[in-house]
Amino acid sequence: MSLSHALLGLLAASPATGYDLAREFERDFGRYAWQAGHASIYPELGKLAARELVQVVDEGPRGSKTYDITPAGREELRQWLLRPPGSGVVRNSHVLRMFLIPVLDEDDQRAMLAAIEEQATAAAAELRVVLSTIPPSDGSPRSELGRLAAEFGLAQYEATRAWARRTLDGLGGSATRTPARGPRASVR
Amino acid sequence: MSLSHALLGLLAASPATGYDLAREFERDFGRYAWQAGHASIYPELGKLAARELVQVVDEGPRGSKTYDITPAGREELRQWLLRPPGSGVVRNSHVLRMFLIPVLDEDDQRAMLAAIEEQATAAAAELRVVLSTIPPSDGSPRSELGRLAAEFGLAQYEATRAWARRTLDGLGGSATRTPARGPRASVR
DNA sequence: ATTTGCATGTAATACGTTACATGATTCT
DNA sequence: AGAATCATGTAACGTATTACATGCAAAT
Repeated sequence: MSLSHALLGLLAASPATGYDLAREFERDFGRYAWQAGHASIYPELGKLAARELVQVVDEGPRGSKTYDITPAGREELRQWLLRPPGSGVVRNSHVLRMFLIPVLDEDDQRAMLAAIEEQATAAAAELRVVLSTIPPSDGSPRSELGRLAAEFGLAQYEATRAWARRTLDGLGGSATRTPARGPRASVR
Repeated sequence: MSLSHALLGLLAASPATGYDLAREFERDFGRYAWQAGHASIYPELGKLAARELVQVVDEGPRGSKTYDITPAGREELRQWLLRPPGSGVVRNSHVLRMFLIPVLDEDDQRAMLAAIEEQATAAAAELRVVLSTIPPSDGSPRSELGRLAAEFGLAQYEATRAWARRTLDGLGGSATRTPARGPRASVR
């Protein structure tokens, strides 16, 4: 279960409230790596605190609790990160959609690939803007986290964009050219 | 919930038993797109059959049931694929690990990035072999599914490899050079 | 004064994983 | 004969999502 490690990782970068963490999961972090809603975060923080991997270091205005990682938590996180990956959880509905493109007829395939290319291009452009606002290396692990995430995301979007383009080109130029395969119905 | 769509997609490519589908989820499909075990697949096939999106088209030797997608299922799948993505489930423990690299000290970062580069290189090489065994376009949607998956995976691994290399270079060449940041302990 | 954002929590339901359980067929 | 693989299923447990529920603080 990786939610606990995602939380430990974010807290290792800097202390935060459950609310702060929930917002991180809505940004780049949740967009590429791990999603979670506040309804799983709060109970999980409680469990991590019970295991003494995190602790409450401050209580603020609206009953807010700021958590920080403990040395034990940092060690647990380090072990998990350095442990050779092997099997991990992978569940990505966007990628799933891409993989299923061949079951559509050619017009639909073209439409989907064009949409993917467009989105990947837009997302990459957006990330370039994000990256330009982060100082190249200000040393804080929290900004490093964001920068690494953005750089990785950019690389993935670029790769996706190029793949969509290539696949689209492989289908032939227009909706009327290059049937290349019999009509869908005849395939099965 | 995307498991149902993953099943519809695989069945749209060709009819299969629950067992067959479970094996697909252990291969490339589960490696990049969506994981599922047989214990979720069998009940889900039952539900899809009840909604008449799939149907049993053959019963074989060991009480095996071969499922196929129905026209209604195909339409549901098409709608899901063409619907503009917006929000989707993303949960990838490998990517999570990459995002958390900055919380490690520099030696650990280097070790992790080197391991990622190595694995991405090995995985890309493996996929190139897989791709060379698939005929460029034999027309069957099932083999197209596999080819697209492999091509996408290859693009992602290449991007990951390059990103790991760049990030590693950005840290400085060796374990003894370019501290660039104060010791971990002083950061917080 | 009202709206927006901060901030936390629980309950019901749905979904997924692991373990348990069974048995037929094929290969060696 | 025995092992490996095919093939399906359920039960218990753990995890996640959605909806419900509350209230303070800051901004307009």
